Amino acid sequence: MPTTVRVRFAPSPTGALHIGGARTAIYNWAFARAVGGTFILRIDDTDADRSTAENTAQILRSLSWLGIDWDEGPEVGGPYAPYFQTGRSESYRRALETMKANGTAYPCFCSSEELVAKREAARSGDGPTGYDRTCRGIHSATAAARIEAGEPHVWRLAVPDDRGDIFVDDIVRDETVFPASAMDDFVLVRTDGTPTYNFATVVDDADMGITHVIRGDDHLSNTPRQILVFEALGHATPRFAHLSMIWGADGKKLSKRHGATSVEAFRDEGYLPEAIFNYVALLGWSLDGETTIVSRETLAREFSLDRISKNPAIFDFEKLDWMNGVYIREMSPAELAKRMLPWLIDTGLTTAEDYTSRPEWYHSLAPLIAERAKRMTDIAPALAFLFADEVALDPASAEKALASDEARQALAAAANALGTLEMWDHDGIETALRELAPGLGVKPKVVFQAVRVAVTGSIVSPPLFESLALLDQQDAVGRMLAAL
RNA sequence: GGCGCGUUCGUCUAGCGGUUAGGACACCGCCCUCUCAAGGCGGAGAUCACGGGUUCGAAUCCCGUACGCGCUACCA
Repeated sequence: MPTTVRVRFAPSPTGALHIGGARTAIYNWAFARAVGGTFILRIDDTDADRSTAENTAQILRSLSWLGIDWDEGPEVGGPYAPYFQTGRSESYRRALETMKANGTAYPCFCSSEELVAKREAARSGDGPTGYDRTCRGIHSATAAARIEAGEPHVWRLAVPDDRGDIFVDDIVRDETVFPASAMDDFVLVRTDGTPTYNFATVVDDADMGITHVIRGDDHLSNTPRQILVFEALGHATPRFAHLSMIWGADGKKLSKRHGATSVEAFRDEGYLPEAIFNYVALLGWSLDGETTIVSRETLAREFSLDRISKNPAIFDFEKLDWMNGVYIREMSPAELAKRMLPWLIDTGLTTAEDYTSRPEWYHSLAPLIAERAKRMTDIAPALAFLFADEVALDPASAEKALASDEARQALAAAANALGTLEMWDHDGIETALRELAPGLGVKPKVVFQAVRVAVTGSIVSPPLFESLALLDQQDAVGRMLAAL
């Protein structure tokens, strides 16, 4: 590649980072990493009313949580600082001067009411509905006088009369053509002097030397307008890659009704950043059509824009759950123990001090839960019995495994055998319990299930012998006697 | 209304003129097994939105139609 790649993710801080934005960020990041380019984070906060510092902070937090780092942007700085549009007004002012000077921008004095009325009228007919260019005919001296007199005005782009159809070089959709007739003289600078999105984003992309614009599909129709601005500024047009949307199961916009939408909400629901990263990356991109587990490192190495799919995707929470489980199982016991700790603490099962005092015990918890947890939120409930002094028996479980006479005899025998057991470990416990069955005339399973319910409270639990071994012997036997 | 984009198993996708249309999740069955899982094996599931072309041959190329979505703002 002749010039080095520079891409940017430019969220507007009008809300949290949601899953679609996360994917856009991931693709920009991965593309930059894969081709040795530069990834820039820019905050597009031209909408002063809806942008907040808290949203900005949350977006940065979410990106970091996902493992996305940026080469230029907030907190890290860079040669084109500031990376907030509200701090770049001088740049927009200069760009407007350039356009005034070369005749590609002109003042418009039409009121909003007039414009709305015209638009309504135009839309009832057929044909384009763009601005009718009323003010384009005003002589420059007259316009200057009106501005001097303090008349409110906006600045509009003057679409060149001789500009033919506009071709958008889109890597995802191939070349798409927008008829010149559909281009209207849109607003560049508002009455209050602030730039509109279509102006500010182009000025910044030009200033920052952006070579590839990778963003949501909703901007595709804005692209020809932006190309006109690049041209008016005398700047080369970047290449584009427009990503299709991510929808909820009903084909509608992903909303809270479907479950989590913001990255932080997914985190709170027990999803791992590597799982979210992997799942979202594969919603619209594929390595080879076969591989489903793709690490950050792999994506940063293998990502390519030409394998982005064109069609919109429906977010499948079940597949995400599966993938999250894959990542949970992949962790080493020590790693899982460390990462499940906050969840154990939050649910009041333990404290950081207890973990520090006996890390090995916590490490040995990991294998018990790893292959039966889909989300981090599944862990605390499943392990709670290991932390309590006594457990409440689930009635349905007790009915199944403790109600019969043979079950009660089995439990009594088990309590007796385990109470005097000398080797309180997995093998010792298993042997002791298995040996009871023949004498009682029942299957080993009857013994196991009775003990399981008495000790864990439920007929469904982590593996019995490991669980017992992790409990204090007298505590375990006490629970069995209590259940009789 | 105008302009643009999209359409392969329920879902995510592979496919880029000749394949029994492949994989993954979910689903079903069997195996393993101290419960639940995890894992292994197997199964069912796609007339490639529809209709016309082009071609010896089309999911793949072209043109329509339908449906969905986006833009059409002094939102981004």
